[in-house]
Amino acid sequence: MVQEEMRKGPWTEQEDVQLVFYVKMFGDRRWDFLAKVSGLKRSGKSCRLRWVNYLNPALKRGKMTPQEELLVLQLHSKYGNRWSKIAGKLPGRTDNEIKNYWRTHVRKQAQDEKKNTNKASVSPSSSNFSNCSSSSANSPAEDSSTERNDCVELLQVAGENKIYEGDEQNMMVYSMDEIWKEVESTEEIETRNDLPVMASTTWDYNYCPDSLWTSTHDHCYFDNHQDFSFFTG
DNA sequence: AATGAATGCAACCGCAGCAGA
DNA sequence: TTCTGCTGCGGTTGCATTCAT
Repeated sequence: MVQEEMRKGPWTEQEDVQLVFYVKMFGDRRWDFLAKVSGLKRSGKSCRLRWVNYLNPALKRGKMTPQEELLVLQLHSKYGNRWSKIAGKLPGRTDNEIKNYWRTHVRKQAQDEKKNTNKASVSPSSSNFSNCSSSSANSPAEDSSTERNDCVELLQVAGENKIYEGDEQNMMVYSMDEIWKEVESTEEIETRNDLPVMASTTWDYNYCPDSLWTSTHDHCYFDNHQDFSFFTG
């Protein structure tokens, strides 16, 4: 049998239109089937990826908001590199997007940190902030039953880019800079010890109840508000 | 204005888990 | 129970754009 040559690389607008049409017709399952019936010279895998990461109308476009950034931080400390899990808590964001975001920003942060370290030989990481992470023995993948047992309150004031932690007497406030430094320092530890990223138990996730969020991987798409006319011009 | 570096993002690859035959 | 195909996930790569010099 002659295997039909599969297309690779960037998708054309025409391919997008075609894929959207067939997903609308058959749903976003059975990607191999979809790839075949659509006539696209793409693998089912490729079609799925294109849909999930780009064409899905439920997706949010544009920069991450500070709230989202904070949430990613918190969730990463909880789940580690479980991007799909994290994406599930961020409606309209894909695992790929979050993964890219994380890599970019952690890398940037690491570079900034390096610069700072070169300037000042004294490490700033002796803050009480790093205490809480280094004292944590939980891995990000630790089961959630223990995750919520910490007797700390974790609140986020919208738009303020700070985490408020602790009880009324011992309230601590962390800026995003501190958070990033913490992330960076934990990553260094990970690199050195070949251990998973230590979850800061105090970064528990509890200001956004799960019920408020719907997974981007849930089977829901094409609500009536979607308008694809721009595809067809 | 040119060009090299840095950054952001889309897409691919390989693997694991799951479901159905 | 085993096999096979499909789906989803995480890691990685490569290209396009933006920025700095």
